[in-house]
Amino acid sequence: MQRVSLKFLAKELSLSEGTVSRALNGYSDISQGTVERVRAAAEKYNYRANHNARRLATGVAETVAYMMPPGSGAISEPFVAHLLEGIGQSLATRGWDLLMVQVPSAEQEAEAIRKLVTSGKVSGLVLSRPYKKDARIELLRKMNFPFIVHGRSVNHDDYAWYDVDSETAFVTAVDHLVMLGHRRIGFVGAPTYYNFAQMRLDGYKKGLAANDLPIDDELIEICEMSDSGGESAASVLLDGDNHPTAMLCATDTQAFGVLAAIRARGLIAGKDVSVIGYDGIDFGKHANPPLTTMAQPQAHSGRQIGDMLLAIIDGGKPTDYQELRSAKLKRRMSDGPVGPNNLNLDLSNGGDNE
Amino acid sequence: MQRVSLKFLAKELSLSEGTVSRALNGYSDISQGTVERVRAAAEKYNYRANHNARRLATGVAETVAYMMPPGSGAISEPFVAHLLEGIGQSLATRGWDLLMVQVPSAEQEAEAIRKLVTSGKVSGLVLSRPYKKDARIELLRKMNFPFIVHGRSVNHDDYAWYDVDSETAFVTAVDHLVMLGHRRIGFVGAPTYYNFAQMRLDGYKKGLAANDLPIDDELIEICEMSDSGGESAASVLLDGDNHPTAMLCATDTQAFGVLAAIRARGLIAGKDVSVIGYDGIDFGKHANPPLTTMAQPQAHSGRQIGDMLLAIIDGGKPTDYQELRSAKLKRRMSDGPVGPNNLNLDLSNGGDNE
DNA sequence: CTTGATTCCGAAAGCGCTTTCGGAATAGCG
DNA sequence: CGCTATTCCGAAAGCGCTTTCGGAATCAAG
Repeated sequence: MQRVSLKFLAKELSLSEGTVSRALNGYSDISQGTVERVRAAAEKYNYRANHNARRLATGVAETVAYMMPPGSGAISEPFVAHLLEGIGQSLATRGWDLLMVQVPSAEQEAEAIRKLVTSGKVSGLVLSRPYKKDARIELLRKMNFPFIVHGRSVNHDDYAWYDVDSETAFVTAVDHLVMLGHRRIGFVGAPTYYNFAQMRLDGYKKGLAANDLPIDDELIEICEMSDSGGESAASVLLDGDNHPTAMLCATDTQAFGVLAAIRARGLIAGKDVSVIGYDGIDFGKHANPPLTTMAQPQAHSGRQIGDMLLAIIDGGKPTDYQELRSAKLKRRMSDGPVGPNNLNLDLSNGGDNE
Repeated sequence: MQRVSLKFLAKELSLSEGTVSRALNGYSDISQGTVERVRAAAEKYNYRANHNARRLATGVAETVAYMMPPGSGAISEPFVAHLLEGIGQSLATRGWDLLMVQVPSAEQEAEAIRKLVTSGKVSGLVLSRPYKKDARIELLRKMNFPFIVHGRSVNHDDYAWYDVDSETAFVTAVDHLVMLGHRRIGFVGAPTYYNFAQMRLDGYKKGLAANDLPIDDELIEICEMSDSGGESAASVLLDGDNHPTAMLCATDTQAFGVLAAIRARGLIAGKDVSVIGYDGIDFGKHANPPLTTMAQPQAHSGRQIGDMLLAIIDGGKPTDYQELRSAKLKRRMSDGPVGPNNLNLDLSNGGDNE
C-alpha cells in the first residue's frame, strides 16, 4: 500500500523529485516532453500524491468541513442530506474533501471551531442553522477564517451566508390563509434562539398585522422541531378555548405532527383545519393529507453554498457572497377555505384514536 | 492563524521540540514535572498540533471515509443520515474525522477507492449497499485495506460487514400476510444487482414456498428505489388481470409510492389491499395510512459500524466482525385481513384522481 | 568511591511533498 | 563567433510533527 512515492517516480525516470512534482502540477518551466514522460509514468505506476504531505507542504488543506447542527438526530433532517450532497459536488470539482464535524452540545461549538481552525485540517467551514447571536460566527470572523453560513444570525452584514427569506414566506402564507377566509391562524414555532425560528415567527406576526388581524399569544406555540413536538403543540392549540381554523408550522416535520393531532381529533386537515408547513420536503406529498408547504428552492443550495465558500477561500470578500432566495407556496391538500364546519368549531365530540 | 507550533512552545519552555511532543503524547520518558509544564503552556497558548504534519509523520490518517452510494439523491435516504451520525460518534471517541466521499457513477467507484487508499488520507472505509458481486470489496480486500460494509455481497465470508437479515424479514412478512388470509401477494422490488434487493426477493419467494404458494412472475415488479418507482410498479400490479391482495415492498420509500397508487384507485390500503414496507423509517407513521413495515434496528447501527471498523484498523481480524441483526414487523395501518372487498377485486370502478 | 542502572532530555533523521534559487545547456542576435 | 536571453532541470530548504538513539545526570548498590 502506498508504494509509489515521488521519490520512486523520480528514480524511475532519472529525474529529481522537484522536477517530477512540478511536471505533475503543471509548472511552466518543464519541457513538454518530460511532462508527458512523467505523466505516463505516474499513470503506469498509479501514483497518487500523499495528501497529508502535500497539504503540509502547501499549507492548504483542500478540505472543507460541514458542522452539523448539534442535538441528536439533527443530521437526519432532510435538508442536511441535500446540503451535504451539493457541497460535496461543488468540492469535487477541485478534488477537495468534505469533512463532517459533529459537536455533542451547543456549548462545545466554539471550542470545536477553534480546534478545527488551528488544526490546519480544513480551509473553510460551513455552518447551519445559526442562533440569533452566534458565538461561532463571531469567533470565525475574529479569526478571519473562511466560512459561510446556511442561514443568518440577527447581525449578518459582515459575513457570507445563503438563506431563504422565511420571514416573507410566512407573510405569504398568512396572506394565503386570509384569502381563504381564515382569521384565527395559529402558529407552531421552533425555539427562538434559532434565528430562523424568530424570523418565521416575525413573518407570521407581520402577516397578521398586514391583514389587520390581532396577535393572540394563545395562538402561538413554541415546541421542539420534531413531529411529536408539533403534535403536542397542535394539541394545546386545538384543545384550547380559542381554537384556530388554520395553523402555520415552522417546519414540515412539525407539520406532520400537527396533521397527526388533527386526525386524532377526528378532524380533517384542509377541510376542518388548514395546515401549512415550511421546507417543502418531498415526503410531504405522502402525508395525510398531502402537506401544503412553503417550499425552499433547495435544488442546488448545497452546490451554491459550496461554490460560494470556495470563492471566499480563493480570496473573495465574504460580504460579496450573501444570497437570499425565496420560498414558494406549494399547495397540496392540507389547506382550504374556511367552511361552516370550522367557523364554530366544536371539538367536544372529537374522537380520540391512537 | 495557526501561530503556535511545536517549535514555538519548545522555545518558550526552553525544551526541544521532541521533548514537548513526547510530553504531549504521553511518553513515559518525560518527568512528571515537565509534562505538566508543557501541558500548561499548551493550554495557555492554545496549541493544537497540525494534523497534516502529525499524520504525515505517523503515517496514520486518523480519518475514516464513508462512501456514499452513487446515484443522485442517494444521500437523502434516511438510513444514510443515521449511519453517518453514528459513525461520527464512534470516531469522535478518538478524535478521528469522518470524510464523505461521493462518486458520480458506479463505474468510477473502483478508481475512487484506489485513489482514496493510496492518497493516505484515510485509515479506513465504510461502504454501503453492496452489489451482488462488488468490485469495490474485492479491490479493498486485495489491497488489504481496513474496511467494513453496511450490507453484504453474495460472497461475504472474508470481510467485515454489518447487515440486517432482510431475507428472513421477508419470509416473516409473507407469513404475516398469509396469516391474514392473503394468497396473492405482490412484490415491489429494487434492482437486483444490489444484493440486498436480491435477498429480499429471495425471502419473498422463500416465504411463498414455505406457505405452499406459487411463485407468479406477474406478481413481481422491479423498479427503482423511489416513491415514484413504487407508484408505477404498483400501478402495473394493480391494473393487471391478476391483482394481488397484498404487496411487499423492498423499501419504505417505494411503499409510499405504492400507497399513493392504491389511493389513486380509490382503494384503501390496509383494507382493500395490504402493504408492507421495509426499513422502518420514522416518517412511515405519517403516511396515509401509516405504513406497516419491517423495521431495521437502526438505533445504533452507525455507532456499531464505526466501532467495528476502528477495531479492524487496530489490527482486528475482519472476519471477526460480521454482525447480522434482524428486522421486526412494525404493524401500523397498511396491512389487514383479506376482506370480501378484495377477494374478488374489481377495479373497473376505481377513481382516478391525481 | 566505583560501577551499573535509571531517569530524563536533546539531537537529528525522517514522513512525502512543494517551491525557490541558481546553474547548465540551448537558443537567439548582432 | 561571442554575448545575452531562454529553457529546463537539480539541489536543497523547508512544512510541523514524531520517534529513535544516545548521552548526561542522577541514583542505588557493592
